Amino acid sequence: MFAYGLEDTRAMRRDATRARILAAAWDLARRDGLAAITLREVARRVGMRAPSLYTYFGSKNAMYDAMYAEAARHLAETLAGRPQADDPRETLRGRMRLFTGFCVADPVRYQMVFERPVPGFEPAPESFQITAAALAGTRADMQAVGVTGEPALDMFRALITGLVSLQVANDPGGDRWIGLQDDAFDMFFAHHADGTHSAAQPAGETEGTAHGHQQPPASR
Amino acid sequence: MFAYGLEDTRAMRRDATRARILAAAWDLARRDGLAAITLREVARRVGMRAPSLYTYFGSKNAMYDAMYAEAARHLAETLAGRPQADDPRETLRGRMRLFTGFCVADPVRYQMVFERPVPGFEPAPESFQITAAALAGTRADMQAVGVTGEPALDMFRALITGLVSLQVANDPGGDRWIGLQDDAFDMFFAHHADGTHSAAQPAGETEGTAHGHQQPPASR
DNA sequence: GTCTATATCCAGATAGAC
DNA sequence: GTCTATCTGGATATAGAC
Repeated sequence: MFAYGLEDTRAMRRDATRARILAAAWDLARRDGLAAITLREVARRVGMRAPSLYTYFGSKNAMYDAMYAEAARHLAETLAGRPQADDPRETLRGRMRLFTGFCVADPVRYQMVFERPVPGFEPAPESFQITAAALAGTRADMQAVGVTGEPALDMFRALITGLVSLQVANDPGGDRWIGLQDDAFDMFFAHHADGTHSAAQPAGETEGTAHGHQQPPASR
Repeated sequence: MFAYGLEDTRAMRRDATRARILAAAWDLARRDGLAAITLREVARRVGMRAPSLYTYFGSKNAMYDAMYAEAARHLAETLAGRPQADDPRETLRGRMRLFTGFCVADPVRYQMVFERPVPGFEPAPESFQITAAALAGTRADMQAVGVTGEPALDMFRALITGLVSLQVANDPGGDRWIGLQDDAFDMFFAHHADGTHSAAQPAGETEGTAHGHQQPPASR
């Protein structure tokens, strides 16, 4: 790309090592949980000692941040692959499937993006933005279907969240809850069709209680 | 109760101190999270030093166990207060309200009962049984309404779980999601009325995938 | 029962040789 | 860039004086 080929190679090697370290960290997190990661063990898995990691990450939290950014990027890429169907409702259904697929494919990654699994660690705002932007599309898709109002969106989010969290917690690797997603989707739209229902509650009012929280949560 | 009044008094004092310690632990957990509790800080809050706690609890995990048992007992007492309405559907609605009320009233207590918030700690089976028994009633209530089949129950659980978890995570102290519970309830029964829907999926088959997990989860 | 003192362990992070 | 050695700090848990 640039004139300095050698430095390019060095940067690439450095990035490759960073990626190896992150991969080891994810492996360890999948085994012991995100909070249980130790730098010593991560280092051991890439054939280093702990202090060497500080060449690649300024602190343990910086490593968590890189992991978060990686997971958020995965989510964005996943949702970008959404199939644009003719029927807007099927488009939304496709988004739902991609989302639930992302969540159950790697519960630890899901946890990293949507929960606060590491006490004392909060993702940097930049990485956080990736998630928010990737998920803003859901609102647009729902409006395209004719379902408006924050309560309806909140209900939809609750339904999907419940299916995913019970799936991951109680039947990891199975499909006990995730297999209900299409049924849940139909149930939701039978109730919210044509905006007949969402008009019952004025959106503005409940929206007022929705903001101004103590901390930016991992919204979906 | 017994003839030994003095020993009774001693036992009562001991229980009172245990209760003081647990109360301090809950306070601390509400501030810093369950996993972040340290014996030093708990002891400090009851005017002791850390080693003195070992007089009352054999280990830190024993203290967690006592906290879990306390929370499970609270849940059982809460659900026992369920109002028995004439309409079985309203009975179930009452149970739902009591359950969600329990969850949002004290998110940390909710977390203790339904998640695994402390790495390395699992509640003793005896305490675990309290929770399971208290929640078995939901299935009975649903059958009384005429909704049968595990998928329908799973769907109901997902709906309630989603509302509660988004409420606790994104709007603690508010009612953004919990205020939708009656609407969710109606939506669910519009879709599952008269068993017309639950018959579509044979209950036995999906039930087969529901058991035999790697660890007893905190089912709801 | 409560204390001080301490054993034991393990974490994240830094200094400086090579 | 990687290492050894170490600092600093905190945790659970135990021993034994009072």
